Amino acid sequence: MLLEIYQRLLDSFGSQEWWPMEGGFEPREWEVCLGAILTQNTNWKNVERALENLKKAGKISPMNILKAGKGELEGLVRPSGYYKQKAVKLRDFTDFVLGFGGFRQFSKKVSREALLEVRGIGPETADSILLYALGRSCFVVDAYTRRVFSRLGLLKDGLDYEGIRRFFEEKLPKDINLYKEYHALIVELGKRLCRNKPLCRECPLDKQCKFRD
DNA sequence: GGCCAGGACACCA
DNA sequence: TGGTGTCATGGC
Repeated sequence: MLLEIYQRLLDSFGSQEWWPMEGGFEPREWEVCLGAILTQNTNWKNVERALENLKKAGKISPMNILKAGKGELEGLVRPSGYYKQKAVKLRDFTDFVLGFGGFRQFSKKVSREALLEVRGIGPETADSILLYALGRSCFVVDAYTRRVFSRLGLLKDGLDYEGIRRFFEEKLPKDINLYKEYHALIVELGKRLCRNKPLCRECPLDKQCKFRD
């Protein structure tokens, strides 16, 4: 069932290609981590502006994020919203990464549990970093995932984040690229849906939705 | 002018 | 454990 839904979404929307690994700051994975934090409850367009600001100011590397003044960092990430909180989060996360001795070591050694200990990194952000930046097989659950799959009647009521994550990970083959694409497709579908309305007629999942109008 | 976006966290009962 | 307020910019 989950694979069938995946195929429908892929056929309708095409490959989303989130975080292509070409171009951008090197290592590319570092920028992915920053984006995962900056995108919290925020439109992606605004995140791109913040990342662009960091690049232009030469403040995107781990060392330079730590060197940047508080006000300066806040100003650079301002377009992504919650800029005071996010400036702190970027600093704390950078500090955490450098504690491993550098990004490469962090990338090899960090555990999901350790990542969740960092202030400002919740389950979704941790899994986004693990999946999209570090290539680990963690399925990312977000508000859209809950909304869409609850409406499809596939998620039991009251399932928490871990419960929903297990649901997907147990029913899908452990395939990094499948996880990456699936989450991106769910977000794309979610963006097209109205918050409190049934799935629309144009929705590729229309026939499966128990709330079909 | 209101609603929402690729959440996390503190606080309360 | 579950509900609610807070943080904030920019697009539509």
